[in-house]
Amino acid sequence: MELMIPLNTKGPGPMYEQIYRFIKEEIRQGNLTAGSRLPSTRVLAENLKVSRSTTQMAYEQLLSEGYIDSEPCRGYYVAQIEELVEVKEAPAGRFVPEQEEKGNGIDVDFSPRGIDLDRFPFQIWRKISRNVLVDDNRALFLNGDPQGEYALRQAIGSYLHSARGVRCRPDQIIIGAGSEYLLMLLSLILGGDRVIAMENPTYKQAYRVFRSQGYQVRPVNMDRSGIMASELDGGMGEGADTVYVMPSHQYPMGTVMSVRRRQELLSWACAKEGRYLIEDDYDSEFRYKGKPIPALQGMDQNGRVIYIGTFSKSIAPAIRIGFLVLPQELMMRYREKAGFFSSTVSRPDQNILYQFLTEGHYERHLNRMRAVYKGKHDILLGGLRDFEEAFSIGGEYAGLHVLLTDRKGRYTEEELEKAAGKKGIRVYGLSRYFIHPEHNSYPPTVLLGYASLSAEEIQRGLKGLKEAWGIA
Amino acid sequence: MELMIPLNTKGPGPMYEQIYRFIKEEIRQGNLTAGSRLPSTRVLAENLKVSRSTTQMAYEQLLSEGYIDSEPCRGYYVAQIEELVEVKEAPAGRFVPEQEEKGNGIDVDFSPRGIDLDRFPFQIWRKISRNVLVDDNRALFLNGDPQGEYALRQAIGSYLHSARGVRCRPDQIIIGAGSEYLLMLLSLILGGDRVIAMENPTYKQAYRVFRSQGYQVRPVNMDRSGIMASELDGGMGEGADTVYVMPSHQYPMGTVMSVRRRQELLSWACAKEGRYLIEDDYDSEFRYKGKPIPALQGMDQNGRVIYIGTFSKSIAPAIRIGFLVLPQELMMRYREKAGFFSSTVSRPDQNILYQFLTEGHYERHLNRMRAVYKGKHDILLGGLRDFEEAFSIGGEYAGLHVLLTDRKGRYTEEELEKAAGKKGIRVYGLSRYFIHPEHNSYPPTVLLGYASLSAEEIQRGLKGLKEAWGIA
DNA sequence: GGGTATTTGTCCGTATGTATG
DNA sequence: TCATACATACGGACAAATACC
Repeated sequence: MELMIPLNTKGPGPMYEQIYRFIKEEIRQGNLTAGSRLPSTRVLAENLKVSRSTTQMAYEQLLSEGYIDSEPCRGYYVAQIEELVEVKEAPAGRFVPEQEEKGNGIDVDFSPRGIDLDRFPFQIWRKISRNVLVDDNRALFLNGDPQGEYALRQAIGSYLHSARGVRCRPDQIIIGAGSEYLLMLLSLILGGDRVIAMENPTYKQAYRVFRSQGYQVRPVNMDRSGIMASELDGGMGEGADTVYVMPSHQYPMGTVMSVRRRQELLSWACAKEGRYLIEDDYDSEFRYKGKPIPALQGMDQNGRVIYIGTFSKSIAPAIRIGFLVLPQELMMRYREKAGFFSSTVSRPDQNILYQFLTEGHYERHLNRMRAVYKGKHDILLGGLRDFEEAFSIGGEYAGLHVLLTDRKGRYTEEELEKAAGKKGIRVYGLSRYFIHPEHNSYPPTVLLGYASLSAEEIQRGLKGLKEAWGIA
Repeated sequence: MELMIPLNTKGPGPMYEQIYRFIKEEIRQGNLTAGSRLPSTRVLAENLKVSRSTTQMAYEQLLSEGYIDSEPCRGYYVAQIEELVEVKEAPAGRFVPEQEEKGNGIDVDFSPRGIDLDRFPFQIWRKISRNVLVDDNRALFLNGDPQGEYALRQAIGSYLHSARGVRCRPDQIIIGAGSEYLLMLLSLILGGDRVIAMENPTYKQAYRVFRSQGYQVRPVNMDRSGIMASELDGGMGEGADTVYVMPSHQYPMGTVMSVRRRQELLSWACAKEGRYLIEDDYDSEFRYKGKPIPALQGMDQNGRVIYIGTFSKSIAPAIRIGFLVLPQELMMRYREKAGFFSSTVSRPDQNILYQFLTEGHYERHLNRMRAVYKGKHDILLGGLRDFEEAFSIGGEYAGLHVLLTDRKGRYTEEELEKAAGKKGIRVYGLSRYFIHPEHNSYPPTVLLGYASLSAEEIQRGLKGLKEAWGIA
């Protein structure tokens, strides 16, 4: 494939943009068909007598707009724009997990819980896992530290420090099998009959855990800056002694809690003995706009913040590894009340993760995924421009989903879901995230998760939604 | 390395200077160690949402002051600044688990919790684990069934049926990370303010879990046939509605519960609504004498028995996989109260175990280990013949430890432990397994576990004990 | 068929031009 | 004129996939 691209050093726009425009048109007009390979950046640069980074910038632009796909070490390929539904073949042979297929004629599922596993570094994971199991390290199969392997806690601690501004020593960290288990454990540690204030709507699994542990829960309203801290004294949250929040990207609202609100929360927590803030940082890795705000835990000077995180979003939900960072004060309570619990994460798994972290694979993977999700995010947001007259868009600054709110109230939430469903598109009504769905006073709103979808699927989904909701 | 730098557009000084100051401090305080790589200018710029030249200016400043070195095409690295800060040594080479060595001059440790890993089929485990991870089975990294993979539950169910006489369908099985977690989950399911009768002495971890969940615990005495079922009505166990027992090999007493006693328990359970028996079958795989007695669960016609088992003894404690078998009646309660909990066992791990079971490796391994433990058991029992005049032997029909009781009361338990300790031998006094150690009315008794010891170690240990306790 | 050379996307530091006070 | 911030363009180093011997 030799491309004849007219380049003008002083032409309209910079060189990389000329290249980008040219190729984009070629694809749109069908001169470059889906699946065909573009010249490599080097070859093209050579032909055009420009630097490689020039061609590269052009390709990156095309990539982020979904016109082409990149396959590392192989080449760039023209993407399948507008294309019929490809049949997803079942994972054959080995163990076949069930209920994996999309049922009910759903073609595009905008699930806010999905993640993209296409770029998961299976190779590396496999290699590490093999290495961990070699040199028959017997100790690896004996009982380990109940808090989790010390070295792993060290690695997590240093990551949290640099990436999230969390300040802790490894012995404040407790490794456990997933956030639900960790919240359960935390309930044991906090003990007693706590009254927990939660954002409303919120992450329902957390709500269920607290309820199952006999805690009272007070739903507290949110505004654009996050939870209404004022309601903790003399409002909906009256009487609460603990607050569960997701400051970096609230689920499901997508709100990023303002710095001011964070400080209000912290001073609330310090005002009375025994108050705690639980910071669930499930989603902090992905951000698209605005400056990063360090974790609440890092702003806290008085040991009132309990930090909880997992690798479910950033690596994979199935690896089931999360961690709790307890303030020093609670460590004694932990040792007393739950220190005897054996770790819930297998030791070989902890070691695999340890290697993954310390050898820099995690960082590389995060960088890659950030780029991937940014790309999908941009495609989605781009496509949603057509919706803007009828719908307002929310939560788009971070995370892996956005919210669409019916501006004119033409449809109810249920109608939005149903109409989409008839076109084979699945969207998720906001009501289901309310502690008491009947108290949902928001205008009709649905969630659109895009992490697990390809660029084509996103575009196909948006097209379906347009038809479903009658958008020109 | 991703850095969380608090940036303020209107803050003190220009942005590049804020970045420069922050990194300088991180280096000075040793949070960034010499030789570690800084994020590239591109990545940092992306994270902080500033232009690349801004980060570059910060780096140039650091460079000119000697805090960092630049390596073209590779990155910026923290320079070796004045050795004021102690060098945090990176965990070198492989991951080395700590505190693995036996401390305190202990030569032979008769730990009743040990197992023999020398024969663990590392090769096979590694091979399976590699196979599970190949053909990049993406589904394996997505969320799985909260109860655990169906196929694994099938395999466990069929093993339990044939080996233990347990009758259940796969959907009554819940996979979880270790017995402590499962007991915690079970407490959630049973709910309320239960009163639990436990054998005394008992498995203390279980006791702690029940206590931590707010249950009342009633210690019930045992005789040679097991727990005194009669005491459940009008004795120590009065008022209990749940009984936790280890019929196949009680820990720590080693008692095998008689069939008659089992039937008494079952009829107690049936006598009143809401009563349950929890059968912990942690140890059932190893038996040296007498006919195998099927699990309580198998004798139960009325769905009163909750069965709990793990692979900690039979495979390895660190793999952290156990299971709960619930009676049909409780499954509804499970779904309602805890059905939303994600599984605590990673999906790849579940699949590895699945292969291990269904390909017959587990059975082969069990057979091998039975022979191995039988051998050690016989060596120990043989050596203990010399002790018979002074000590009576108990619990030797099953499991991986035996009990030695001082016939003549020449020593207290503590003296036995200490005298042994002086010879470099570690034995475990019975008192520590009592819910209230001061209520221990048994004659001085110690536990001798032999699973993790070699034949030579056992013999060396026995020789030491003879000297320590003055046995001819 | 197993080692080696080549190709390729991706990462990187660097250099220079431009806009705005 | 200078400090700050941003945009464009350059070419080297690297690991993984592929092609070749």
